[in-house]
Amino acid sequence: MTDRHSALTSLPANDRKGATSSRGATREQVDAAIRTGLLTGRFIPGKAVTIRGLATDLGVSPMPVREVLQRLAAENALEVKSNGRVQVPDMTPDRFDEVLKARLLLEPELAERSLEKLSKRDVKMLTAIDDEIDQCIISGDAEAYMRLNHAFHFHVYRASGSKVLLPLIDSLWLQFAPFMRTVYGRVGTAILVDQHKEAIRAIKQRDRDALRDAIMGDITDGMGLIGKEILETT
Amino acid sequence: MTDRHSALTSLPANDRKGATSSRGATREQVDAAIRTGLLTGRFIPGKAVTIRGLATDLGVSPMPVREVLQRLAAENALEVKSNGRVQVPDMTPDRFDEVLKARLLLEPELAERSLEKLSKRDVKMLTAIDDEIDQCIISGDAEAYMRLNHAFHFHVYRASGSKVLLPLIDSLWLQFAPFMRTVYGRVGTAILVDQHKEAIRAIKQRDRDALRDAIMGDITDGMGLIGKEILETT
DNA sequence: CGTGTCATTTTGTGATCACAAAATTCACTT
DNA sequence: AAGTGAATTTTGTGATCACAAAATGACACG
Repeated sequence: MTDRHSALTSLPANDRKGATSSRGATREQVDAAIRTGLLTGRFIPGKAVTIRGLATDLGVSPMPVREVLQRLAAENALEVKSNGRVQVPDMTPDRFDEVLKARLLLEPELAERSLEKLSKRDVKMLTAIDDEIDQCIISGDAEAYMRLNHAFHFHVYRASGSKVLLPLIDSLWLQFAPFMRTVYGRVGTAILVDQHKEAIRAIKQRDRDALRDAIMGDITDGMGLIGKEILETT
Repeated sequence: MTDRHSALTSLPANDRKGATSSRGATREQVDAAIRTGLLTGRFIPGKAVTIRGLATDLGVSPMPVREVLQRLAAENALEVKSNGRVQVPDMTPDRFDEVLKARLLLEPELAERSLEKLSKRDVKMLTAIDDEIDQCIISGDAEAYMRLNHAFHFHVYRASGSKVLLPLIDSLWLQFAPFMRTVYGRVGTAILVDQHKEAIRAIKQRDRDALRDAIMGDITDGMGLIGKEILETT
């Protein structure tokens, strides 16, 4: 068996001709692979992550993995323990509370900044994503749900062209995503509710306050209700 | 001549016995060295930073420097260009605006969270730091001013025990510090004003709103007034 | 004197190695 | 059979190497 411990599809294999072989291409691919792995919940909190393991999983040398792990550790998406071991951080009530607070402070602000930049084409795109999300909730596909929910929010946020707030929010998502995945694993996706439709309407009407409210509502719907009690009953 | 391009004191030389030789000790030292270098403005925005250069400056192999540079790039303290070259990002009006906004959102919040944890001993420490700051303003020592101003704010923030908001704020400081250094280089430190004394008073009186106001005032005093016009007149 | 071209040097990247610390396995004792 | 010790494997770290891309400098030509 060549498969190691867990889930990460091998890299595009660097197969035939070129692809985009520029400076640091391998590192970028490794970064993207691990990052989406974290955002879709394919890494379990508390579980150790080894450099050589990921390297062989992805079919590359340990070198780019080392650098990517450092990057993700700097974003608090991973935790380097004193022994040098790297793992997905465990969620604690305090951490959860802070992430929730930070999201509520930053995301509405960035959404508002995106508002003027969002075109009709973006609205169409967001509607399409939201439709897919609804299907995922019905079908119970947690991983696809997480991927699409991320796509929805960041399609809005990216429109702002932000170089400061966006990376901060990026860091936050990387921190809570693995935990949320375990939540969905327990309670299922049926209970999920969001305010994406309210957000889309607010964007259409160019209503800043309505957009802020929708984003804040969406965050509290997604995190505020569920997470707390899970953490407390563990 | 062994000295390379610029300012970074060689590492404690790994001199006599041990110090704290644990896992990743070298990397931590390199990280601390570059980080404080950025926070005190010893790196000039736009100036390229080379791995081998820093490595020889610090007397270590390129290896730990590579990892640290990736970490700092992940925090947006450094910028990796498409050629792979690493440099201190240039400040732009947009970036400046975003950093200011983010600081105003996050720092008062974390200060408030720190309030209950701050003891009389902390107040004494903060007062001592603020006294030193006043001297720096008079003597015009910009580098010491930046170091102490950072020490003041983060002594407050660290008391909160935050694991989420604190790293975000850390990232923000790393982003604007190198630029502010160039500002002080132009206009001097005489014009500097802060609201540290108001903050200390608020801490003493356990006044949450007053502390928020002091922190916000301090931020706008330090950044809001100066930075904008500098950027626009360039 | 400016400009484009070519050779040289520098730089980042990925890979591999050697080593020590840590974790794991396993045999042995009680 | 359970606990304990040593032996073995795994892992992170720092260093070095080879290579290609990029930057730098020299130099010839207009």
